[in-house]
Amino acid sequence: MRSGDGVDLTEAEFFRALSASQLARIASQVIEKPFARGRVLFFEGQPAEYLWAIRRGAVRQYKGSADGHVTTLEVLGPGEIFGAVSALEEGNYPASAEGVSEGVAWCLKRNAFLKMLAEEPWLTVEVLRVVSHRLHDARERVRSFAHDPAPTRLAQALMRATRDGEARVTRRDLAEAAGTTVETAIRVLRNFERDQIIEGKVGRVRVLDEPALSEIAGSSRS
Amino acid sequence: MRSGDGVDLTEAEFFRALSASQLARIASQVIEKPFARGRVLFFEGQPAEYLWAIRRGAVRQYKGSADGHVTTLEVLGPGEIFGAVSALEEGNYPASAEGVSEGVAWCLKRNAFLKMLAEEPWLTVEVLRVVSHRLHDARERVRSFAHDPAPTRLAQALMRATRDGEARVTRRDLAEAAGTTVETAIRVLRNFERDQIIEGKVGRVRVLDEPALSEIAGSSRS
DNA sequence: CTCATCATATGACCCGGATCATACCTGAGT
DNA sequence: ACTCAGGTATGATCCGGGTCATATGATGAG
Repeated sequence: MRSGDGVDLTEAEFFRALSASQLARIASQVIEKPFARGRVLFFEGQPAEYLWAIRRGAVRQYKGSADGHVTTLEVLGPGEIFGAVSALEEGNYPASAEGVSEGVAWCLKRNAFLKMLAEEPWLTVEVLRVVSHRLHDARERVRSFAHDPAPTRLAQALMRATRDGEARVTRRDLAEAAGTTVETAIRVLRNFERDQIIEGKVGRVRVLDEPALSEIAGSSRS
Repeated sequence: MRSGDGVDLTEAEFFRALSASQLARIASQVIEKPFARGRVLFFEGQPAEYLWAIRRGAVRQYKGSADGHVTTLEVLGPGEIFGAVSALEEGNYPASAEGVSEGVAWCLKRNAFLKMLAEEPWLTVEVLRVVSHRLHDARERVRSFAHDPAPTRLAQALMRATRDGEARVTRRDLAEAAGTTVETAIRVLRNFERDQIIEGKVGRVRVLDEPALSEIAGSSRS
């Protein structure tokens, strides 16, 4: 909506570690791709062509299952990079990516990215930092998905999606992030609403009682 | 059992990327810690003191939940490193580690590890490679835990644990790796046994029909 | 050899949540 | 204004699998 919403390339993960001269050199090779809500940036299994970074808006990475279920792995916002690992290694995206809102992404050709890393190996530390953090998150989610009940996982997903007390997500978005169904997401959110914890609207959720939500997200409930 | 079971330091992740001179220099700082089955190497939340590598045997990383459930995140074998991310970053282990079998681990002090990385930044690529692979696995497990039924997850856990047609694991081990309960693991494995897919013993499982098991592990079952 | 401990095994029960069906609401496009 | 797709809502039903109880077989320590 408001246009000053995004970040500068110098603030983005990886790029912010570049010196001014390096950045100047690489900036010309970075192209911008606007995307709409729901627009797929790449599909799982496609050869990794770019390193991506988000200038404005949000992108989710997700995986589909054989039975038609979709699971959101992570939702990324301005300044966050993705596709780095695949660009670095095997050459195939391990998950699909699509716009959660409209926005703009930066793309850096795989080769340019690799060349930069070869020239300045310590830049790898920056990438490693990002990947490490994602690994930490993914593991925590494995633990949560292993035993936590749906309300707990939905509370977590809701909290992750909340900015300034409000989350711009549909019940389906939350269901796919929490590994459950739309119907369950709706029912659970209605209960939260009954308990004055949230206020539900179409396409968004307002958090009224953040501590209570946090309590539910923190597992171990009766 | 047989003593030639382990690997050499030059074959271990990270260390194998070192030059002969670097290895010689660091080898004196690497200490060996034998461990028994079930012996905890470190607990979640403790300050990360070492970079670990496995010389012989197997180690699992796991997380506990408030409700007492334990979830195995990954099982590592000879040559594989762990604790690297925590040694590199925050300074706290994000998960606990314990011996799955008896064995021997190498430990390199955090500072020595960081010093080596600072001297030879491209070594970070080696670490990044490892972490990337773990991230890929963790995400796939998030997807699986989100929707796959218990038999599918148990088949996956069983296949991961199998070496040469046999897995040296208890039903509890499999349950914790698959995010289910011991009772369910037992029942499901009994069904596999009824279907001539496996042969169950105490503390180990022999795989008779690997294709059938693979089929079940591949999600989408009726 | 004996005992304590853990692994395996099985039945009974129940509940969370998936599935299926249906309906209303809301916003965007023609 | 009308239509239509997607979001929200709710009930009915069913079942996978968690929980509890109990029993026996294997194993290692003393």
